[in-house]
Amino acid sequence: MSHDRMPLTIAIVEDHPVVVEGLQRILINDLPIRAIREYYTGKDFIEDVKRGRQPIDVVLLDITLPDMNGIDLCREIKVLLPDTYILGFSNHNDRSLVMQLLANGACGYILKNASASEIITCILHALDGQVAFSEEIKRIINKPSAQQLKAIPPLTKREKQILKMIAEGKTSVDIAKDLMVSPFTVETHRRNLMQKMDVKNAAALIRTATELQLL
Amino acid sequence: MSHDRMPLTIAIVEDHPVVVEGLQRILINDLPIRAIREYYTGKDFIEDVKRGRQPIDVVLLDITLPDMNGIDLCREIKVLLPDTYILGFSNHNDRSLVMQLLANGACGYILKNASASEIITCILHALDGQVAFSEEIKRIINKPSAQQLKAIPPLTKREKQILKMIAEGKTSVDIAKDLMVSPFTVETHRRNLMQKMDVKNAAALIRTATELQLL
DNA sequence: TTTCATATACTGGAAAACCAGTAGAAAAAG
DNA sequence: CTTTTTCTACTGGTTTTCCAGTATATGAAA
Repeated sequence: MSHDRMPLTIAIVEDHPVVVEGLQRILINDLPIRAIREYYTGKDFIEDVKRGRQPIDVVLLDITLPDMNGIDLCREIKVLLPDTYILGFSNHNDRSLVMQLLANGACGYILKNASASEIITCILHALDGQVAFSEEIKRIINKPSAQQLKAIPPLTKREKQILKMIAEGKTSVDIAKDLMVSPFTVETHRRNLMQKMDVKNAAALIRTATELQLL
Repeated sequence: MSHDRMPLTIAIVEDHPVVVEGLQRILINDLPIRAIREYYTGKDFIEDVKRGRQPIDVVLLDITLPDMNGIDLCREIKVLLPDTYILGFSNHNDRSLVMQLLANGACGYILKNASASEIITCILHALDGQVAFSEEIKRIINKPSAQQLKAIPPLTKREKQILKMIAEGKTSVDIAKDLMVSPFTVETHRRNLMQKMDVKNAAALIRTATELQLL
């Protein structure tokens, strides 16, 4: 699709005025802009959206806002404006945060250290329906940390099976019935799982297992 | 970066011969190919990688393999070949599956219904360090299902706080001490959380909360 | 000001999990 | 064939969670 397009309406949800100023200048210089709307809080933005003003093409969304976190806001925006492209725009370079934002409806993420041209390129990619990341985020996503990959202890086949059933909310008695073993056996497997994951209870076990993509 | 590049080595991990045949033809027609290696199981692929043959530029990875699931394989490949680009190549169009593959080191995903040109474009994007999806996957990622967005029950501020602490593995007594309230209060919050999420225990609560990106 | 939602706290009890230990059979690996 | 790993199962006990109910104070919304 051509990059010539109708003038854009872009919303900036960001609580640092100097950042807003800089973004405005970059956007105006390099994109066909109809309007740029600035919001310092999530609440302000949501209220404005609910007033039903003209559509927003792109939202540049900080993760850290004074009144709510950007991930919750992202999900809420996506409900209200399903066709709007949301790009994270933040200092946070934590991989799981980026993935969380994507999981909540964003289609890209730009670190605040990105150059003007990177920012514009990401917005254009987003408008083309691409998933759009600034360069450093691409590197972060393509190379999961060594710690993240190595931290996974080896689980036996039976342990994995029991882990999944625990995550489904089944009690040890339930699991014992399903697998036709003694509840004592299930309890031993649970204990072994908790030792391998270095946790003390089922809640932490499931949290850790989910983080390690074992479920 | 130019798309003229050194001849590529591409691995196809796929158990349907007709799919492998079709992929081969597409790749040979449109890319500078040094070698195409075919594997029908994850184990075959891992063994070959461990023999230390020449590097692989791109892996096209089915999710459903006879001997293991593609997500586990993806993670294992990424440990062994950190600089190789892995693209999912599957019939599964479930959004969470795509996100899981990305979380495990893949840099893209192609549905099997993609055209030849889409496949080539994705591979070229991946080689450029882009996150690369075929068109339908882009649509799926950009529009989380209404069900997925709406299913999240509203949690109060205190509930969210207690949910996080439960996920950290803290007992109700621990949480009560930290928040300077009665353990009975924490127990009531837990019960309310479980009712809202329609679960019966902490393991299922944490699993569900993670799926809903509340943690 | 009133109503509703949230947060707090308790009773009495049962169920489940966690703890630390021990131990043997079967399967897998060397 | 031997050794190691996995899976199985139990004892005795404590801690924690889950259950269903009730109730009041405070804050927020109408």
